[in-house]
Amino acid sequence: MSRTIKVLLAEDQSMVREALAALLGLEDDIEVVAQVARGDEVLAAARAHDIDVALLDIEMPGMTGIEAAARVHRELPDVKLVVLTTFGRPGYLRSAMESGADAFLVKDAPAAQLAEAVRKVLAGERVIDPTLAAAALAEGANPLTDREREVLRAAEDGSTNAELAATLHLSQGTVRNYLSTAIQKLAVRNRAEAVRIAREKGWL
Amino acid sequence: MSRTIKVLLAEDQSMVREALAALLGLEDDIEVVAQVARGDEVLAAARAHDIDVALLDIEMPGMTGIEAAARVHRELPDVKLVVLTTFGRPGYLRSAMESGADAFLVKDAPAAQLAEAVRKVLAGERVIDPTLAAAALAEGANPLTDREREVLRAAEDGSTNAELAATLHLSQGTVRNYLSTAIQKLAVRNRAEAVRIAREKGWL
DNA sequence: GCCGTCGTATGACATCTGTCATCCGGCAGT
DNA sequence: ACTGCCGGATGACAGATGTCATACGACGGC
Repeated sequence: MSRTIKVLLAEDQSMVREALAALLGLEDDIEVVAQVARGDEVLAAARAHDIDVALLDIEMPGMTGIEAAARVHRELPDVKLVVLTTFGRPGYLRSAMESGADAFLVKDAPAAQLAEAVRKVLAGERVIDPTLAAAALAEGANPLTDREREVLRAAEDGSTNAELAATLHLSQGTVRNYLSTAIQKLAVRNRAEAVRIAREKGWL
Repeated sequence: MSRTIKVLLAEDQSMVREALAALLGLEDDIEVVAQVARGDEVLAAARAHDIDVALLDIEMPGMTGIEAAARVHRELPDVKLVVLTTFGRPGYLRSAMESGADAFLVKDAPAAQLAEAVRKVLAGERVIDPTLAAAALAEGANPLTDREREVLRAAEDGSTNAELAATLHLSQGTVRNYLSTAIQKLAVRNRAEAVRIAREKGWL
């Protein structure tokens, strides 16, 4: 091993972020050289520190870790990307991979896998939970169209059709049509269930 | 300081749990003597290890950290309780305090506060974020009755009135009445919003 | 050029949801 | 004893939601 592996850590909850840094700090071949709390600070920090690996939480303010991964991948293609998330949603895995991630870890995996993953991606390997990979493949692609997704997302907070129509600049009937088709595609019985299922699968 | 402070750590996500353990391990006066991943394992572990402080995440399978805190407080009144959570919901703070917690921390507070809180509670102090305390007081108590809360909780996944009636052994009309009063108490316009608001305030 | 899909829209219809008035029994305060 | 509140229920009504048929223009593939 030539020199220490330089890692950027992106995670919005400071306590968790600093704890993960402490964990990685226990490994002598790994060094956390930068920490950020927002998705939209990732790229700048990555540029500023000449890092080897970026460790990105998905759920962050400003920009998701997946979006941040895509940008880093485009701008700094040599940086390896490890995506970390609370929720093992197959759709997340799919989009993380499409964004150029090299590893996908869920936070309820054993802590040892974190340092492991960092070393493996640097060696050119990809790290993916096999169970999750199977789930992602079994589930198939997102059946929702762009508009259906938008309407579902807007409907999440309990807005009425009239409000949805206003915010999305659509007619009320159109909103109902989209929700109706989404409900049918997801094989559920109302918008609330549709939102829940789509979220669970990582389709929103 | 006579001897090291013995801590029990309860948190369901292994990566976070072990990272927090690593963080606390850096302090020489603190020792993590037990770790559990489920709320319903807390009491037994606390009994088995003669601990000084229990550090409890709220969101856990089996039993919430708040419920676990209440049990430990009843059975082992000398154990100090630190409740840790992702969500700074005023209602959580309120119920944590009612369950006998000595400290209430949100995960996006600086990591240093964790060890700090452990030492402070052992010294007999209480540790509460002042902003959150103010919010909890300003918000007033939970206006929902037991049944209203139950129905709202059951309605979260998008079940229809008929399904709710079946699972709760109520008539459909009664379900609608409870939802209607809950909707009015929360000053919102439908069940979805009611669920969202009640969750946000920590009233479910 | 034709076909399928998407985005958008309308109208009609059936069903679900939310509101309200009203009722009952039980139980806690005063 | 009286008053309120809670849990539970019914019936009636208005409005919101979900379904379906149908339509049109744009665009992509074959």
